[in-house]
Amino acid sequence: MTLPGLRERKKQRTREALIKVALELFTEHGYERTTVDEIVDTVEVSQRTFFRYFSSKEEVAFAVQQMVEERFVEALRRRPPGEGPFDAMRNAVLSGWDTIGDAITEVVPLELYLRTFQMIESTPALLAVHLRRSTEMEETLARIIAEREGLDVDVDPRPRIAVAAFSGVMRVTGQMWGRGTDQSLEAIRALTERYLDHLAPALAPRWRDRT
Amino acid sequence: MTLPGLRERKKQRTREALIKVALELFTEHGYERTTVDEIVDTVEVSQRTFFRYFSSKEEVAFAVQQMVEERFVEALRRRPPGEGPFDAMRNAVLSGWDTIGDAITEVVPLELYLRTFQMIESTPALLAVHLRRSTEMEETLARIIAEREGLDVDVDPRPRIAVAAFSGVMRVTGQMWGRGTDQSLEAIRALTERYLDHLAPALAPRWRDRT
DNA sequence: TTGTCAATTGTCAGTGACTGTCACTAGCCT
DNA sequence: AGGCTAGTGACAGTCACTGACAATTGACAA
Repeated sequence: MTLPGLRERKKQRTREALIKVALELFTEHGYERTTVDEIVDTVEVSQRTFFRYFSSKEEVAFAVQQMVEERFVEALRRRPPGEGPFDAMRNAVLSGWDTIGDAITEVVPLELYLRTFQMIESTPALLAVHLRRSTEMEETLARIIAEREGLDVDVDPRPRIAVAAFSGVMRVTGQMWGRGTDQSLEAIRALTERYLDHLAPALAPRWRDRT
Repeated sequence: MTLPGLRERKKQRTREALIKVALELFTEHGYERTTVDEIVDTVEVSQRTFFRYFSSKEEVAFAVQQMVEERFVEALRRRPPGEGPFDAMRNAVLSGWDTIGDAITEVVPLELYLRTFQMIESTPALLAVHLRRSTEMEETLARIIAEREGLDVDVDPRPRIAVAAFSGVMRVTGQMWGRGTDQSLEAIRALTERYLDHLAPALAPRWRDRT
């Protein structure tokens, strides 16, 4: 296992430069008003090269997000088998928020990532892609849960249902965080905890009995 | 209240022709492989006219879906106030499936609609838009629920959370229906009922105790 | 019935995302 | 050093979509 050659390092630098410049332009001028040409002119590569690294203009907007998601999946895989499905997902998310900051900073400033996330939530075209990506992750999560519980995901619908409900709440969390004023990592962590606690009571037949 | 003039009727016919031809071409050759030019050539209008009726190629794919959703929202509004939030949504959906068939048939054959739905689920670009549209509807639903319960949707997160969980399950239902073999209205109704029944138990701390 | 107005449509020219092709450059490896 | 090949750039083309303006055609009053 030698360190990667010059060629490989060059590729990595080009890729990171494209991501960084793209996110800066997107968050500064807006996604739709930024053209791919502007990005590649700044980085000084051809448009063709951009599309060799990213299959679409949308994809580059999710490059960092992608990393965060992979981390969450790993965290879920590592939860002790004793935990029930819902607790495992909940704890995976909550423990994830604690360490995610450092991992992001290695690629782009944390603040740029947070602004990117808000941009995604507020740009219809990106929001759509974000949601589709989420459902793809749900499939992964459902399979992990099914495996933990020793179930067949194609027979027992409960893993998918639990994951769908869980993800729905997580999505609302992200939405509310984006709309709020406190745009910090701590804020999103607190919201996550609070909203997940509300889920079970929200399904009760009547709400008026207790708050 | 006079009947609409010739001009209005012509517009309606053009619109319906565009929808019908588009859905037929989409389901037959695939969404991506169908160009807007093919659609407008068949209907014999200019491309510019197409984009005056539909803001994008995607939008025409959701024209019928749009109608179905409006119906569901109306059904929810009509649920008796005595029902709890979850029961109201559940019953609105289930009662909706019973009458939706006729409403669809007035625009396109039911079978074409069902095939369109599957095409949406299996075409990434359309699935993304579908999911975004769903979240827009969730906002509407949350407001209705909040109103029914006398809550402020901006203060109490429970309406959004309940709707998010409910919608998550509905989405999985649609997905599973699309993948299955029984592509009938009855099948989707049965799945809906079955999956919603699974939601509350799926959130229980442990699953092994009971099925 | 006819002429005028306004709504609707078509034509045309352009932009921007994305793709296939092919020549060229530059690490890599012997 | 020199051949091999991964990666890049240049170029031409497709397709979704938009603005501007001209042409057409219902609607409606004189």
